[in-house]
Amino acid sequence: MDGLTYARISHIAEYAGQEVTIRGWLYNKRSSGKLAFIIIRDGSGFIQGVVAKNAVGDEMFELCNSLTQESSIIVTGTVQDDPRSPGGYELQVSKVELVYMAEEYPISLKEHGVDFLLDHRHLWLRTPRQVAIMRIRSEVIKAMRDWLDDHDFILMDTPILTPAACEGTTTLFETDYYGEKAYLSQSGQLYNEANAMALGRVYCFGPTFRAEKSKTRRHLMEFWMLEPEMAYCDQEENMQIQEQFLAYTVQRVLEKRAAELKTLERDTSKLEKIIAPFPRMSYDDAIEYLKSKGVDTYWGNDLGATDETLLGEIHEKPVFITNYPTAVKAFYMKPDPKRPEVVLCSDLIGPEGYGELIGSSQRIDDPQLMFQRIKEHNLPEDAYKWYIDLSRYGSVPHSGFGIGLERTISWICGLDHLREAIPFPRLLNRIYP
RNA sequence: UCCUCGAUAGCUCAACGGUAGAGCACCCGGCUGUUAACCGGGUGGUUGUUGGUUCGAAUCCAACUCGGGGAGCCA
Repeated sequence: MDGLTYARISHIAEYAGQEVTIRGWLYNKRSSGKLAFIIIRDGSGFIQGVVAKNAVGDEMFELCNSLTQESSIIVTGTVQDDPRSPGGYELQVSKVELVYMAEEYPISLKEHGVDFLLDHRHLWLRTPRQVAIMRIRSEVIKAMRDWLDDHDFILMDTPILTPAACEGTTTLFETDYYGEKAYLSQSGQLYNEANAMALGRVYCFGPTFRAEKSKTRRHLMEFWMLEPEMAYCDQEENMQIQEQFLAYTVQRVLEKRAAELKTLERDTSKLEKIIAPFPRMSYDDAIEYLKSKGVDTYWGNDLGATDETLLGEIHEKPVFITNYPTAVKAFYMKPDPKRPEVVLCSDLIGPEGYGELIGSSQRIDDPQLMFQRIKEHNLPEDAYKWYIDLSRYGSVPHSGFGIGLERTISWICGLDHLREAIPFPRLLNRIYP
């Protein structure tokens, strides 16, 4: 290719002193009469190109001055280390080739409002902050999957189109399935239990859908959830797996995405403390603690968002809140044999006000009780026949958990809203772009 | 569904009953080390919609539309 060496900006240090060609876009430019600074981005990073008029000639210098924000350009130059440059390197430009002159770009480099940015999410994604978040998102997913794959879990995805609700029909997106009603999955868990009985340790990872009218920084209508499920596993082992798994994920991001965390100005000292084991607190103690803090609550009341924030502030690590009242939890959770009014479950509450990151429980393994619970919850028996079968044919103690990807990313990145943690957030009454 | 805040130039905001303005973006000019560069000039508005109060409404009132934050519920 014309003897040119194409370089990715993320690997620019490997080309110090050499002439390379970068293919990207103009992020920003500054210029004086005879010297222009063009900041080039190529998706992998940002680098400043220095264009001297007497080095490139009048015509090319004029081109640089006329470039609009986000114009696509191919830039050739010599890589030089320079302490004045944020990335440590800059490019002494010898040639700039215009691929396409961009129209006036809507997103200037000044501040913008949320509504405007969300309407331009397709362009907002190009900015350094969003790029950093997306790179961390990718690393979080890879770290989570690596940990599970290294611990004998098998990826076994569950359907998105489902005939009935996992936990009730009030918050489901309904769609038409050849004349029958179908629903977008709100959890892969029940199918995951079938998978676990087949493969032992499994996980599913995919989008889930909740048609809740929730309009808060902690909610998306479409979010990604990773749900491991383990046969022959009780709730104690379940929690140990969660803390190992999550601590590994956080430490992996600290190790591999330090530059991105710096871009986000994340206080990484808080993340460095996220190592197993995590503190635990029973629901009973949580209620007493909340009362002592002046919260108007009582035993049997579910924990609300402000309750979770208070509980999450006690420790610097995520905290397990264990053994909630049976009445406030899902039908499939196994009651504590010594104390049936509570279930063998835990919610993992993140620190710094990030709320519930993980919901988990040991599942009912007794077919009689399962049948009874389904009737109590007025769930359609026909639709759940296959699920009841799981406890009829070789039932075993089994447990699992679901972790919200965007909430985890939000916490690791220190975001103040989930909408930045996913490329195209689906929010209440907002499905564009 | 409820509570609460908001809507003025392409963007971020000011003007709070009396001539709609600034910064940025954009256009023109200047500048050889800029870091959201800077300096000078210029273009740019039916103040979300409808109605009301008033001599006069961006400003006060009502309804509606759209959006932000939160509650409930959840990950």
